[in-house]
Amino acid sequence: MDTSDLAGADPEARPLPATARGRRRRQSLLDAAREVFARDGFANARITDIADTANTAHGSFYTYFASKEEIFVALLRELEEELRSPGPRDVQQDGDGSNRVEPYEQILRANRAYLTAYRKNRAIMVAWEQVATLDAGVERLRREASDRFVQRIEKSIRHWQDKGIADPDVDPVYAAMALTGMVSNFAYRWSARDADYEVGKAAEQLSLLWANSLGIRTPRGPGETSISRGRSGRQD
Amino acid sequence: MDTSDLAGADPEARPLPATARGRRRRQSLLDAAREVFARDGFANARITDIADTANTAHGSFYTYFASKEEIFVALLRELEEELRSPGPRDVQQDGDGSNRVEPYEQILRANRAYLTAYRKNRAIMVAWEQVATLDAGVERLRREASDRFVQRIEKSIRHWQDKGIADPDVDPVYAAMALTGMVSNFAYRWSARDADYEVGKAAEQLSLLWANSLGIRTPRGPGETSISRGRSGRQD
Amino acid sequence: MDTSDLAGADPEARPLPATARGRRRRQSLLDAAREVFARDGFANARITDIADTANTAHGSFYTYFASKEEIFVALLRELEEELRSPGPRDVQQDGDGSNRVEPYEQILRANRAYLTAYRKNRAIMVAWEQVATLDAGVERLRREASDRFVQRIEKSIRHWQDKGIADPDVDPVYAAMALTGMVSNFAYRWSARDADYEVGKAAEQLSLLWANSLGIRTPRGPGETSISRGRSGRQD
Amino acid sequence: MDTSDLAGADPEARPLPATARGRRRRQSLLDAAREVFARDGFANARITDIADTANTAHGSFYTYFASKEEIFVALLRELEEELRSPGPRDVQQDGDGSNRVEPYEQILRANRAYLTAYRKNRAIMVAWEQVATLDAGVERLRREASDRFVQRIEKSIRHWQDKGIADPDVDPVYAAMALTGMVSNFAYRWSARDADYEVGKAAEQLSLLWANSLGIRTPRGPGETSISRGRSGRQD
DNA sequence: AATGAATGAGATTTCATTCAT
DNA sequence: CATGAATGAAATCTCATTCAT
Repeated sequence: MDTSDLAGADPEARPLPATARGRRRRQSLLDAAREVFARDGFANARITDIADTANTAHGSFYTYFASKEEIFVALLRELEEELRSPGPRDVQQDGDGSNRVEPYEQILRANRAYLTAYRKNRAIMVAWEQVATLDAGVERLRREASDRFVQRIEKSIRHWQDKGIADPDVDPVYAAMALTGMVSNFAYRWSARDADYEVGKAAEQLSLLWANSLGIRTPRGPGETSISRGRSGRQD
Repeated sequence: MDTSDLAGADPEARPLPATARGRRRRQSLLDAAREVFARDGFANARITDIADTANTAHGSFYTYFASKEEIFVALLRELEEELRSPGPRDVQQDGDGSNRVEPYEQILRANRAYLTAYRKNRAIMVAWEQVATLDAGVERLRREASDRFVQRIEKSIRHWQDKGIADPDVDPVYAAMALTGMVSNFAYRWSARDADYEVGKAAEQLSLLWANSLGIRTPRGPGETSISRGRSGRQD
Repeated sequence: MDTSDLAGADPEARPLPATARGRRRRQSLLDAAREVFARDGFANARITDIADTANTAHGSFYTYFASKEEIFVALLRELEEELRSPGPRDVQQDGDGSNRVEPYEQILRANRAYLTAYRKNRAIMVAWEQVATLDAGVERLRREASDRFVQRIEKSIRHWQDKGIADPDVDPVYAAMALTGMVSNFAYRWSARDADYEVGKAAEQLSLLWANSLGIRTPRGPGETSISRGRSGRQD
Repeated sequence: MDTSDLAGADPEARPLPATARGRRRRQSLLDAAREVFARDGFANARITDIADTANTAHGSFYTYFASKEEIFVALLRELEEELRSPGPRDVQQDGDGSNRVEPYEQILRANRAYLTAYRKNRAIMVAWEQVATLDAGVERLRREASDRFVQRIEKSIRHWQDKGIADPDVDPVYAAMALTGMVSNFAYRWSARDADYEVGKAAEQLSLLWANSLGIRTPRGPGETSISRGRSGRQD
């Protein structure tokens, strides 16, 4: 079986079941799949287990999904909302400065949201990475999700550069990919090891690195002692 | 088959073959494995193919390796030199300032070396990621390699902070993981897409981000206009 | 699985097993297949049964054959000698009349040989008809075998017409197909029903019809009373 | 599933649906079955496809037919009129010679009718051959149809022999089977290959062979040059 | 009746690993 | 040791038929 590109074929081509019972059954298979994939990973998940977990004859699986890949993609689509990389979508156009969200604040929120979402679905996210190495369709899905995110960040960086609050030496394309990768890889590695996962601290540190790397001002108390300023000779 | 921890068992336990012929055959299997893993990925590689590629009977494979995982690990060990995360190993303790390498320069060299090495072995590196999700031993190997690297970076950061040339607000542990992850993820994603891979530019940009994020001075022409300095109102 | 054209792909591409043991095993699988196909027909034959009959692990089947179709084709090739439609291959060029075989005699021999061979392998022959409706490759095999035979007959008919001993109104192409079909269909239908199969009588009658249809002289005792001559009023 | 004798069980046992709607639905299933069997052959036809083609729920199929075999048999019965082997049913008892149809003419008409009917339903006819090898009931149906035909021909041959216009050496039983087989096999093989199908010429040639084989006079112009006569040196 | 979902027996196929020669 | 055949545990997938709604 060549499963290298099933995921991309006709996304959403398969119509939902006609009856409520069918839709319920489909849903229970999806729920079961989420559980099994999270527990066993994609490669070790067996269709039989998914069907069993859904209390379904294993033939019924094929009423709704053609393959393990297909249900996995369906699962990812179901997760789309959560998975949709939560970029700084709340960037506000400043006109008056009153209501304006500081860039650092935007970054922090986005990173915190991302880490939180990743953490919540960590098992599936890890499986996603895994499947992306096996199935071209899933890889494409991942790349597309990633690209959308990267482009949003890229646009933000340009915006900040135009406003003179980000280092103009930074190439927005490279930076967007590097910084989003920094966060997602961090999330991945922290998930992989069962290390303590202190979202707040992680989000803060990642955001600090992110902001610093772009030369964006980070909040520090008055009389701040940041090297980045300190080293620049200044000092009040 | 439970392959979850074969790789780690008895690292290096198996002695090299006694005869020259045996060593040659073992080597040809390793070469074949490198080719097959690179072409097919780990999951799709078949021992049959490796043996065939090495012009060896299938049964002979087991004379030298106990499993697909074992030969993969052997392959990784073989690659150790190249794979050894090329961190700033040439960090020099400065005493006199004459011979001293600037931190940014160290970072740049390390990143360029890493990207180059990754690129050269990209297929195996991707397979490594893949296997790490399947086999605990390989995962451990990866984590250990990664940890060694991370610790080296962590130490460097502390060193720079102690010398007052890096932002003290940055947590070295988080930063080391985030920044190494940034680079390796960047390398991974650029490998995944067949995009042009301009190592020089990538290394520069990554190093710029890296240095900025730590508040380390980056080389710019005199009268430099960098926001990061500009914004600090300064200047020497 | 689309099995519609496996048989034709690379005839004889698969090399024979390297060892004597392997060749023995392959042969025992072929023998088992012959038995199973004969007993159950192609559609109902299971690979498991073939392997069991050959006292082999059922996975071993796949060491030698990729599918049920492939072993069937191998079986047909093995039967080629017997199956090779035994046309009037012993047609002798007459020079002196002494040694010459009468056309009717040639026809009779050929038909008797064909009926005998068909009867001996009747179960496989019936399976062949069956598979030919399912698999394009087998159908091609059958058509080719048939065509070779038809062409030989066609040539004979032309030869007889040229010598003035066969009805010139008969179209050799149509006649060759019709008459070979008459014999093979007769054989098939007699095999299908478990009717008594008196080869001698059948061969005689078929040959009589065959010869008559071409206007070829058939042997009858002196003072013969055959209508066919009688009606013609004659005779020398 | 043992399908070996479903077809023959209770022929016509199942009454037609009581309501007009039911009869319509049954008919649409039959039409769909004809299409699907013709396209996919019996073995590859799926009940699902038949139901889909008839725009019917799968479950409804079983309201009207118990199995694939049953609908196939029903289809054959529906075709009975066309399929009814179009023998020389218009054989006329000659008393006066006025209205009489020449034997050759009868044969020609029958063959032309048969070839035409076969051609029109060739796909189903081929499927019939296929199913006959799989299902005893269908095989019986086929044999019965065939037998009826053969017996009619046998009777004709005896009749002609009695009247002295057919070769008495020919055994009517063998000849009837051989000659009907000749025609049906010819039809089958011409259908299998997509060769040009010139019904007129084929019917003529088959009839010529048929008549010749029985020693029946074929129409030729006066001063005819046919070998069959020519060679007899004759004539009255 | 009609619908379409549910069922599960059954067949194929893969391939890592073992073993006889 | 080399060889390549043997093994069989798994896993997937099909689809005729049954059943709940």
